[in-house]
Amino acid sequence: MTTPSRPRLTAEDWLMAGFRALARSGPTALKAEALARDLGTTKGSFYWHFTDLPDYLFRLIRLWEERAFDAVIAMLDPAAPPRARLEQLCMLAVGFRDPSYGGAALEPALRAWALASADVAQAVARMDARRRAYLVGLCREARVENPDAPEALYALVVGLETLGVKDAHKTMRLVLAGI
Amino acid sequence: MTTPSRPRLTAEDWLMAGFRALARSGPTALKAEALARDLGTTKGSFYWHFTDLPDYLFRLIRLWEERAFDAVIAMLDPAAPPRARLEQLCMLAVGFRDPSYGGAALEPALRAWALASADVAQAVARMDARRRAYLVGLCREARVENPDAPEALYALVVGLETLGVKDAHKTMRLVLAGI
DNA sequence: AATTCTCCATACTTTGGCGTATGGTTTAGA
DNA sequence: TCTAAACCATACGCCAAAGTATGGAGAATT
Repeated sequence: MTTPSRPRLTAEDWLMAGFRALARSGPTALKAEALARDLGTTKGSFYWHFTDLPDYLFRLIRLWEERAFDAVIAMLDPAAPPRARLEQLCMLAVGFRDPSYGGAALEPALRAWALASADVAQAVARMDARRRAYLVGLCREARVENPDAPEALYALVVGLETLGVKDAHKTMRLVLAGI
Repeated sequence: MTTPSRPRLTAEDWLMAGFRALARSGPTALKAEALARDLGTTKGSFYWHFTDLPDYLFRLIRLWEERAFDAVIAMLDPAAPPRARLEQLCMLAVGFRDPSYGGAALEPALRAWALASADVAQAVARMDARRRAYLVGLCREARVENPDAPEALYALVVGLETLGVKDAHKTMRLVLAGI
């Protein structure tokens, strides 16, 4: 399923499988044996790479926290004017989905997970704060005067991905035109 | 904790406790013994009112599906002009939270639960369809021309409640002004 | 007052998934 | 080739929570 000829796995393979499972079936799918079935192996490998399940989950959150922000920001054109960069960011946020991370359903699943785990809740809160701060700065640069605009844009993105809207670009454009 | 002198419980008491637990701790909190502790009783009562856990969960979803739509619509002023009714609905949607149902966190928890249960996913999808249909009709009546406006409003509401934004009215107003 | 029905408590069995122990197999290096 | 390390498979003990069986306490009916 993963690599036909070489079933040797690394810790990152397990973590990526975790993201996929999370996106597909929610946090209840983050179990050692279920993930092992997905990867075509057994628990033995899991407990080799990770001391226990909390360790695995912790590293899963940390990996998301390290990458989910920069991965999108890095795709922005730094030469573009602020307003263009703002619109570009919004479009990316509702469109960009690295399938290896589980696609569009990952973040809703993460927020779902946050309901049951304080650690995850804090990680999500940190990520929200980072993104909001960046959005506020970008809106200021782009001379978007209304102080509620960043919150509106962010909430819209979160809502669109929570609902799993297919062509969210059009919806995004409508709101962008209004602020 | 619930009723000091008369600890006799009804099925609805159990269901309401389920909504509260769902909103507070997510779908993983929907366990017979945990709910029993919340209500100051034991599993014996649970398995008297419900045949098993799937039965309980099914009735929980059904109760939500029966009430979550009408409860909001009933608060609208039927005499108000369409545009006013539209704005009223949006404000209600981000503000109205019946605490007996678990407050603002219930719907995010339900969507979280939908990731793990096909039944819940279908119920949420039906609810989304109903609401969207109503929104589309209301937008048409209110002469809101842009066909993406209903989707934008709905996604914004979902995003605001997913993020748990405190004073979402201001954000809502900003977007309403732009469409 | 006696009986029946409704509702709850307790003890038990069962199951799923975690974590451990231990041995086997592959790979890298000397 | 031999050895050691890295990696995985299997079998087991353990615990939390589901579901069951059975009895008991109150309320309602006669």
